[in-house]
Amino acid sequence: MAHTVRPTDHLRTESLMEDEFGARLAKVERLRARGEDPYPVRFDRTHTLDEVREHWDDQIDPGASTDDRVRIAGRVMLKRTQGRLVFANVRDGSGELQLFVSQGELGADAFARFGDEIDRGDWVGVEGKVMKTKVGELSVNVSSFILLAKALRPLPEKWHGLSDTDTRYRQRYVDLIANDDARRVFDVRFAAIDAIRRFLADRGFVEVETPVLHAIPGGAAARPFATHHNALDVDLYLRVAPELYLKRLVVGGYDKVFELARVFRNEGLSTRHNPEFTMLELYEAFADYFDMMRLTEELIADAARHATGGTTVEWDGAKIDLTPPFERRTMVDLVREHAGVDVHPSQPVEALRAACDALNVPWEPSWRSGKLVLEIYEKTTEANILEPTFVCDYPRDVSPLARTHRDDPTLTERFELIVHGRELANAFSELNDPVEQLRRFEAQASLKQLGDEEAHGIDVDYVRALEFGLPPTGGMGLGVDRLVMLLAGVTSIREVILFPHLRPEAERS
RNA sequence: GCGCCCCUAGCUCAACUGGUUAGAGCAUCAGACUCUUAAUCUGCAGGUUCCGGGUUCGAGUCCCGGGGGGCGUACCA
Repeated sequence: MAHTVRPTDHLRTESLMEDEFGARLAKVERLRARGEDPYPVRFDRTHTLDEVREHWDDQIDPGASTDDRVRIAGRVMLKRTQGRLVFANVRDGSGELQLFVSQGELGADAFARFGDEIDRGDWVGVEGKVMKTKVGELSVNVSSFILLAKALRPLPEKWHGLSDTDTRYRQRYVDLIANDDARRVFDVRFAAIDAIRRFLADRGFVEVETPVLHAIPGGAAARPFATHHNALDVDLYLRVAPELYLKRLVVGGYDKVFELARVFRNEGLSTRHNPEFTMLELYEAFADYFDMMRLTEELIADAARHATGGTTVEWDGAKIDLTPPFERRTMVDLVREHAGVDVHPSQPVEALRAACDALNVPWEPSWRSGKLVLEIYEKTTEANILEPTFVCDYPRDVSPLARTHRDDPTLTERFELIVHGRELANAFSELNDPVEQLRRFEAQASLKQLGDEEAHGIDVDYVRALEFGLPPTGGMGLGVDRLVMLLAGVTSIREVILFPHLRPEAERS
């Protein structure tokens, strides 16, 4: 790869070649001709840019200089030339700082090289004394500099940034350089995830890793991505949920486990769906779904505080209060309130079909009572739940992994957390009776035979694990991307995923 | 999958109902300027108007097909 003068690049246009790209490439060659390396191997810095600011900002008067020398490095974000003086703003991972570059300090030769050869976008390392300009801007008075990496492509417009969504998602690196808000959103994401890890570690949870390649996709009703293992000659599936493996670990004696799991679902894309997304799943032995409610609301509030500084967020034009406790309502109550009908999975199928017809909710002949109730809830009620609400007690026949409700055999001890009409989390008192679990799997399998592609298959090893005894256990799954959307105040999941799924970029020869 | 909308210079945007040679700012390039903050000023250059067809005396603009994207919808425990 030595001395690739004109890198193959189908995105580059002739004009760019002649203008920015070519001009910058020429500068690289100029450096090489002088025996300098335009891509040196390393640079010793004494401070990050924020460390310089923290240490010196309130120590220097405007127009004054110190004798303190620092070596700093960063990307040139702006450059303002003023005769024999150049102001440049550089940025590193910690922050931004101004470079004060004068011919007097640098000497005529080096000063001319800085002006000619350092472009906006380049990485530079500099050494100099910490000072403040007459108007009080903390700066480093550059006495020597070195190009650390040449940027051949120009940065987007300095004021308007980059707004083309296609480019922002495909070339996220440019988005992150050019758009402060993109960085802010991902800072929220990383802070929230960090908070979740600490929160759970503080409560004795162990972070574990379970397989991504599954022989039997289970734990959620979703279409999987299929793949193939050549050496074993078996079909495998990317996981749609880590649930069944995590509960195997509880059987094995890890009584508080969690996984921040990338999961994959082969379904449509939307502002709330990406084919791969991040799910937090946790399991706690000896707990039930009421314990999961307390844990979930505290975990979300804690993540909100760490990522945003508070527990109220503004999202899609609404103020949302994430301060615990969240409301707890049953599904049938909420349907009564929003749709004005009394439905319950104990009612006969015919009555529930009539209720569907009255509410204009389409139904299918194969649906049983529980599915009909769920459908009525989803079509009439869910989108209207605005305040954070635990929607409790889902029908049994749509919840194959949840324990039957202690007071009602047609329901399960399951809740979903709904915020502003969107599902954030799903949890239950886990079904730990192996005989009943097998019956539920068999019911799912018959649905699958009737053509329901999302129904569970029978995972006999999972049943075997239950036969060794799963203690009473509460489990919860939370859509991390959706939580981040809420905390960051963005309405598209693509804004919170660094590299969201897009169609492959067209090749052009 | 379906519906609506969008795609113009490296970036951000213009171009009346179809009418000269598609404009501007930033960036680049050449020049002036030693305290700027999106620095300022002067000048040059920069275009396959996403791609391919069609209608027309004439297409960035209208029509057809394709590509990419956005939003909505469907699917999605």
